[in-house]
Amino acid sequence: MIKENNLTIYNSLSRRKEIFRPIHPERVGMYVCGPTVYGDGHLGHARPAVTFDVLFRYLNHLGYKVRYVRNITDVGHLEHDADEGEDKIAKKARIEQLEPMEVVQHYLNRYHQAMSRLNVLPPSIEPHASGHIIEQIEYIKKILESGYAYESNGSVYFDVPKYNADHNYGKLSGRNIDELLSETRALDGQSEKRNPADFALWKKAAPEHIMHWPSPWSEGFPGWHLECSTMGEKYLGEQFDIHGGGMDLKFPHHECEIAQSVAHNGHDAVRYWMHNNMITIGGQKMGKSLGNFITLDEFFNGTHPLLTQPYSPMTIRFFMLQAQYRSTIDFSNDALQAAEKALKRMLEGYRRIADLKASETSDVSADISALESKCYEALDDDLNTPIVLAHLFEACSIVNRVNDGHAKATAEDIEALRRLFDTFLFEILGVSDDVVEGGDKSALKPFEDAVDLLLDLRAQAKAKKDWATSDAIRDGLAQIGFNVKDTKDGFEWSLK
RNA sequence: GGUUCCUUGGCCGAGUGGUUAGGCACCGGUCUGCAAAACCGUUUACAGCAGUUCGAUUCUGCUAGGAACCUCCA
Repeated sequence: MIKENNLTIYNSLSRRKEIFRPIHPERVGMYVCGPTVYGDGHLGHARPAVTFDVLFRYLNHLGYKVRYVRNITDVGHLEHDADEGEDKIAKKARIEQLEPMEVVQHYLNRYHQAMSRLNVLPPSIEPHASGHIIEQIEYIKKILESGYAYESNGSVYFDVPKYNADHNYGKLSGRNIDELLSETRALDGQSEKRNPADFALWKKAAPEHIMHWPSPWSEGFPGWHLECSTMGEKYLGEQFDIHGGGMDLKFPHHECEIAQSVAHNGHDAVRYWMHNNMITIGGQKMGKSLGNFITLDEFFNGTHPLLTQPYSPMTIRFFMLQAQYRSTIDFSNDALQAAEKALKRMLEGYRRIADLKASETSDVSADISALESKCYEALDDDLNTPIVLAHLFEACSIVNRVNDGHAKATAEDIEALRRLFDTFLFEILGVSDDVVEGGDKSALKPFEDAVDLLLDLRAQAKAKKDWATSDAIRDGLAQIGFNVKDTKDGFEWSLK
């Protein structure tokens, strides 16, 4: 059963919010451009992962059966220029004296690890471009048959001017291709391309290339844009619901995908195009080419010079959820520290639900049920996660008021509060309460007991009003790296 | 240069033609031997100019500043 919903999605193609209705009433097909695995994932990679993870989770929550495909680009993605550069994977492999697939596996493993720490669910299918060479060759053949591609010196190019005469090349990115086609006439006669705007479907491999496959045209490799069209169609069909990715992929990547699909099938493949905005640093896009990126591991460890401290994966996730996915987020330590504290406050509020005492009467039940529908409204409004969080903070405030005896809540209210957090914070927004990560904790038990023992001694000293001893223990522990706080019933401690 | 978009209080970040976003920080208070933590409460706003309007932060135009894409990028 699909939950009744009014989910609207901002469609980059129409440039407006549209009500979401999938092609098949109970199923959703969704494709998101994944990473090119030739380096460690950075903050920019986390944005689409988290954004579409929330969408994936919400669609599942609504009862849709979702097939979520996120590809791995491990071939065909060139440096500098789409047609003349060097394959990114192959270049990295040569530098590091590794097999290309060894490079891919290495960074893929690290990517998966980072995603898992961010509590990003694995997609339903994670296809590799290199595993779909045959499909891509077949795809090219059909485009050649349709007349929108040509072979040149062992390579195959997409004929953009011809395609544009029949269809609209540029409708997604909103650029006028006519100008581009006439203005940028090729100056050098060397090019294999008939027009500079044409893009490669298949590239003949230069002798030094180490990644290449046989094809009817040459020993070579597929163009970058092709894998998404091919694998999207293979796993989701000629037409599917959602295609996501970073805004920087709109042109040329997604524009080329549209052209390929239309040339291949005669119609568009994608119903809703979604694009997450960029993460900036000092107002500028964080990216590989600018060299101003901070990797996810650096965030988790606090090892980058720009970071004043490490940030937990959940802090990073929360930081992103505090902004709507179509706006840029500017990185700063201040913003991350604020997010860290906000997350802590939220989780404290949730934990406190367990301490609430139920009353016979209630003066919050109306507020709580209103919050639930408001959270749905916010999600339905193109995934407005900051609003969802604002409502959940209101829920925290209710919890605290009840806890302080300023308001009364029934057992049902308390259950409803718990459900609110369980559903929206944990299930849909994918925040995790599990702050302690990995490792075997049993070895730490004796040390934990030792700290407890010291604090028991301190409690005894306090009972005797022996403040000198009490403070000596607390200050000593503080110096070693523990936070000690006194509570109503005793004490709590944590590592700084 | 072309295309698209942005400019909200000390910081981050929603939103709306007239009614409290939310978080962080600050300040005041409660609690505490002190401190920390926690909780409660309060303050600060819509880049500038002009127009439409009974009324604009919200619509229109101009100016200034900034960004993304136009080459690989999430």
